[in-house]
This record gives sequence, structure tokens and C-alpha cells, in this order.
Amino acid sequence: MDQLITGDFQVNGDAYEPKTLVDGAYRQLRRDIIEGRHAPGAKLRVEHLKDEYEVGAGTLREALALLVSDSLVVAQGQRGFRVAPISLADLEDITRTRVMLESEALRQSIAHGDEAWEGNLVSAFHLLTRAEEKLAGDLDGSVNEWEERNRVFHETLIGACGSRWIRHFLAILYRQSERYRRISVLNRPVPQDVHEEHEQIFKAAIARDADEACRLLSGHIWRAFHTVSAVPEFAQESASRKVANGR
Amino acid sequence: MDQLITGDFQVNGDAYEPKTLVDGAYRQLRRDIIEGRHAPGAKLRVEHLKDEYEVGAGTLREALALLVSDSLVVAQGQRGFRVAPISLADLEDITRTRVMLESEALRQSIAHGDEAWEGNLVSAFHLLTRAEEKLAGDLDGSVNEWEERNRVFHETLIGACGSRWIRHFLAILYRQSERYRRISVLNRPVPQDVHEEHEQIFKAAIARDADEACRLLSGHIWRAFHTVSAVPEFAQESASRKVANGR
DNA sequence: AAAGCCAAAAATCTCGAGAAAAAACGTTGA
DNA sequence: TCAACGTTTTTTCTCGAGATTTTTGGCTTT
Repeated sequence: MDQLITGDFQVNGDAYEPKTLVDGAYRQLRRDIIEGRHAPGAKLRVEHLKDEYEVGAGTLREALALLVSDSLVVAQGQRGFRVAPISLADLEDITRTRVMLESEALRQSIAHGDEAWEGNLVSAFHLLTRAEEKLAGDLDGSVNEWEERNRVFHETLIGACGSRWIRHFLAILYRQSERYRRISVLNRPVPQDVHEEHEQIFKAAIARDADEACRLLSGHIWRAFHTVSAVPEFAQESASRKVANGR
Repeated sequence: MDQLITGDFQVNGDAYEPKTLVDGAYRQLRRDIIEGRHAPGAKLRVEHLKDEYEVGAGTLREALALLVSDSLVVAQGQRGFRVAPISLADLEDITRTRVMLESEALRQSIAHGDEAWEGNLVSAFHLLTRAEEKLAGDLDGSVNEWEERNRVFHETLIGACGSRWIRHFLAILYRQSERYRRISVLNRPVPQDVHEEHEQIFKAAIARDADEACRLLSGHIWRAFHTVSAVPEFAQESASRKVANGR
């Protein structure tokens, strides 16, 4: 199957070389939004951004249009583009939907996964473990590496799920979650419990214990939600939700 | 809340006035793809389409980029755009995913729906019934009206579901399903059984019988799948799937 | 006759400038 | 002092033309 330029996850670890400027701007912009360099709700002025990303105005507009797909950018007719806003209520919705889809996907993956899948999973878990060790060692640049390997681990877990659509939706939801997680890790580094959770999920998956794996995975995802909701910025958000409702 | 130009379903029945040329081209193009005027897998040449839709090349490109969101168009780097291909396997995936999401959504909707929701549902069912009567009367232009009201009915059913994300994903899946259904109805008009199914679902929903409503709705959606799979074009497709795999 | 290669043609991708709309600002009047 | 209005400024939206890349077609060679 052809490699789609706007496809979901990059399964192989190779560095992705953008084939077109639009694609390059799209990836760069997506990353900058997920990692919070463009704040939620912020206006995305084409005039400024075209200089920052070194492309023409039309090119940047097209990249922004692609980002509407992932619900990372919203377009308001005749009033330009904005970074999609965030809220605790939204994260709760994302989390609940993700738990439902990811449970189903994991169940299918465990049912249908072959030995190649097991191999990929062992590999992904190992790399994630190494990254978590580095993270505990407090190396500064290792956060991005951990994020990347965490993503690959979760992606591999459901990799043998036969449903492309579920995987597609999960890719979207994962990116959304990542935005929130990036905010929470700014305040507090990744807790050490997370490694143990990953290990338990990993073992249950290899043991083909679907019920246990889903139970653990659900707890894992919900725990991330609670970690974010404990962050002060969001505590105040849920208080001012009524205000935000107006308009 | 602001009206997003690339939002999901249009809830109110008012005619939507596109605020920008990009938005207009996007809607028109989306409709033309769903209704099969652009065949699945067909190449979408910007040079031709810009004349057909009477917009500039850049504008049309942006509209196409928006369509990638709905997975109705795929972009192949440096090789232009194509209408997303279809296959029976894809429809099966769509159907299975849709059943899962729509069951959950309907359950939530029945649990949380207030009287306003009931009112909307009664109204949507009534309009759908009228459209089905016209359809039985064999009026030619009434197919589009039926499609529209069928969409509104299904949308209203899950309208009280609290999860925006589930509704968003269902909107995407519904559009995908519609492409397939449009093909099957070309061969055989909507069966009269469908009205009875709608009525049963409607009654179960009003009676707040979630289990029964979900059971009926699942059967309803799966029946649509089987109707399509019986169409000759798809029977041969599933036979030639191996060929299609090769690039 | 089939495979490989080179040149012509088509299509894509990209950019900057002009038209239209929205936002910002200062002015005027009650 | 406040509100409403008109002008200025900024930003968005749109278009057509030029540079790259892909594809097509024909030619040569084995």
C-alpha cells in the first residue's frame, strides 16, 4: 500500500523525509502544536507563520487545512485559523473514548497477533524501558525520546488489531492526549509507577490475557487523566468553564 | 459555540451558506464524492476541477486538503490527490466500528436524553416516514431527501450522547457508509423493511429500552452491509482482492 | 519482440501580489 | 462619560504564473 503523506503513525523508526513543502510544514506545525509551542486557542496568523516555517502563504494555508483533520486546528470562516482549545471536559471525553476503542483494539490484537507481533512488542517494550531509565537519570533531552517510544509501545500493543478505522481514530485521540500530557509533564516528570504499569500491561499482553490487559490498560489511561486534572492550570479551568461557555 | 466551517453534521435544517470559496468547494466536492460522481480511486486533477468548481487552483487544493480529514480523499506526495478507494473489507471494518460506537452513543443518548431530545426524535422520525412514503411512490428526486432525513434521524438518535468525539467519529463513518449505500441503491431501491426497522428502533428509544434499541440498531446497520455485499460489483471485488493488493 | 532509455508533455507544487473582509482606532455626538 | 459611527490598518482569502516532478510516448538496442 502506498505511503500516505498524511497517514497516521510512522510504524518504522526511520526518520521521515517530507516529500513536499506542504507535508513538511504540516508535520512541523503538528509537532509544535502538540508540544505546546503554539498555545491552545492561540490565533494562527498566516502572515507570521509563513516566515517562521519558510514557506509561501498558500502552502501554509494548505498545511493548516490538513491539521483541521486531526482536530488540532479549527477554522472559523473569514476569521482565520486557531489552535484547537483544550479543556478538562474535553480530555475526559478523549480519555473515555480512547479507553473504549483501545480496549477493543487490544482485545483484537491479542486474539489475532502472531509471533511477529510478539517480537515487535518485546522490542518496543525494551526500548521504552531504556528510555524510562534515562528519564530517571534526569537527562534533559530524553523526554522527547520517551514520548516517542511510549507512542510506539502503545501503537505496537494494538498493532495486530485488524480494524484500520479503530487504529486511525486512536491515532487522532493519542495526539490529542499528548497535548495534555505535555502540559502535565512540564510540572512533574513522568512518575516511576508508569514503568511498572507498562510492564504489567506488556506481560499480560504476551500472556494473551485479554481481560487483564484491558483492565490494566484502562487504569493506565485513566491515571494519565487524573495526573493532568491535578495540574493547577486545569483545576482553575474546570472552575471557569461557565465563563468559557459564553461565546 | 462558534460554527466551524468544517464541522460535522448540520443539525438545523436550514440551508448552509458557505462563507468562503474554500468552504463551498469543500462541501460541493464532498457531496460529489459521496454520491459517486467522482468514482472511488479516481484521480482528482486540480487543473480540471478548478474549472468545474469555478475556483482557483490554490483554493481547490485547500478544499482537497480538508477532504483528507474525512478520509474521502487521499494525498500521495508529489502525485496529486485521489478519491479514497473502496472495498468490501473496508465497509466491513466501517460497519463493525460504527456498530460499536453507535451502540455506545445510543446507550448514552437514551440515558441522558431529555424531553427536547424526544421531541427532536419524534420530528425526525416523522419526516423520515414521510420521505419513505414518497420513496415508495417512486418519485425520482426523493432519494436525496430520504438520504438527508435518514441521516438526520440517525444523528438525532445519538444526539443526546455527551461525547463529542464519538459523535465526530460517527459523522465520519456515516459519510463513508453513505458512499457504499449510494452504490447499492442504484441497483435496488430502499427496501420497505427499512421503514419497519426504523420504527422499531424509534419506539425502543422512546421507551428508553437501551438494550433493545442497540440490538435493533446493530441489526439495522449490519443489514445495510449485507445489502451492499450482495451487489455484483462488490462480489467481484472481494474475489479480486489479492490483485488489488499488489500496489 | 521485449526491455531499457531519452525526450516531450502534462500535472503537481510553490510563490507573491491583489481584492475582500474583519478588526482596531480615533472621532463625533448625546 | 459613554456609546455609536466612519476611517484606517491589519489579516484573510483568492487568483494566475513560474519552477519541479512525474508520466507518457517513441526510439534505440539486445
